Amino acid sequence: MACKAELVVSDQFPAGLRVFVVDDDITCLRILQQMLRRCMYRVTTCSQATVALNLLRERKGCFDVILSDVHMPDMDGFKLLELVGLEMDLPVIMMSADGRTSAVMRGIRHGACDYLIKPIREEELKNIWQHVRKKWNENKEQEHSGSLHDIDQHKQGSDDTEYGFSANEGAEELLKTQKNRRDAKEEDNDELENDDPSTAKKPRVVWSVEMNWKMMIPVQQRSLVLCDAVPKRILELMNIPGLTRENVANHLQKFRLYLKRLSGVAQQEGGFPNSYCGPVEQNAKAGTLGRFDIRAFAASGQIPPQTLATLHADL
DNA sequence: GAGATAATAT
DNA sequence: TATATTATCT
Repeated sequence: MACKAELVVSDQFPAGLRVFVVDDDITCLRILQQMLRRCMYRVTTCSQATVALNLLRERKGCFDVILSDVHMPDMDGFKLLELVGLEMDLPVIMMSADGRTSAVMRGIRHGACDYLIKPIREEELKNIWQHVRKKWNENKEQEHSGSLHDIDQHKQGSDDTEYGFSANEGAEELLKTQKNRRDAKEEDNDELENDDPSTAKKPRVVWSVEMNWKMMIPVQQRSLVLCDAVPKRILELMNIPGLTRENVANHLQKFRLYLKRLSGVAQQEGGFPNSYCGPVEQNAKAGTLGRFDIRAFAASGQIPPQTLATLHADL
């Protein structure tokens, strides 16, 4: 019953992205629908979480991304998020008027890939396609019964859909590929001392937004339970194939640098992110990471401008 | 400037 | 010795 996957990524923008929106507020739903349509997305709306869940179960593979409100009468948005995460491989973006960091982190902890604070601007919706991707797990030839993947390496219809997953690994390449589809005139010259095939080249790790989020989760929770937001542990919790402890450590370093910079600019703002905590921190009372945001950090990289520059509603 | 790798520190 | 943190290189 699952419908045929039809997502086709044109060379410019993923028009036609199938977005499933869940919100008990009809007005809100309408507005979102309009905005999403203006973004050229295909929109399906639903005002009841329970119904939404059924619909999703019934039509696996019919949507590319889910946009769900947090507060709903029949079912908590987090519950929906949880179930979706459990049963299907779809990116879920939470929406709420509650922009407190704790609320956002809660969403992320539950597995949301992004968190939009209402009112939501169209610009923010334009970028949700970036959350659409194949799961990180490099499914190595292992066909799991049950759910079938969809948005895959198929380029039906339209022209160039450069979805080449050659050797996978990064998987994050997807985004990159789309962006840098500039001429690939690489013949290259110069001495290319190929190493032996056995020692494959070093795939450069691209820290996607999701990965940043994932890294932040343990970092945040450090204040709650586990007291070891260290590279090794974080790596385990992130559970991303191929990622190494070094990768995490290095990224953590960058993150700290980023925070340092931030603190410098924002003259000891009331609350300051002491959450990433290096070694034993005396004031281990994190929890309130004032107003730093991972999005800005993550966004400072590959992903375009306003991608997730959404959380700035804290003021 | 991001990420890898080498150098130190614990 | 292993892992964390910092410095340097690509």
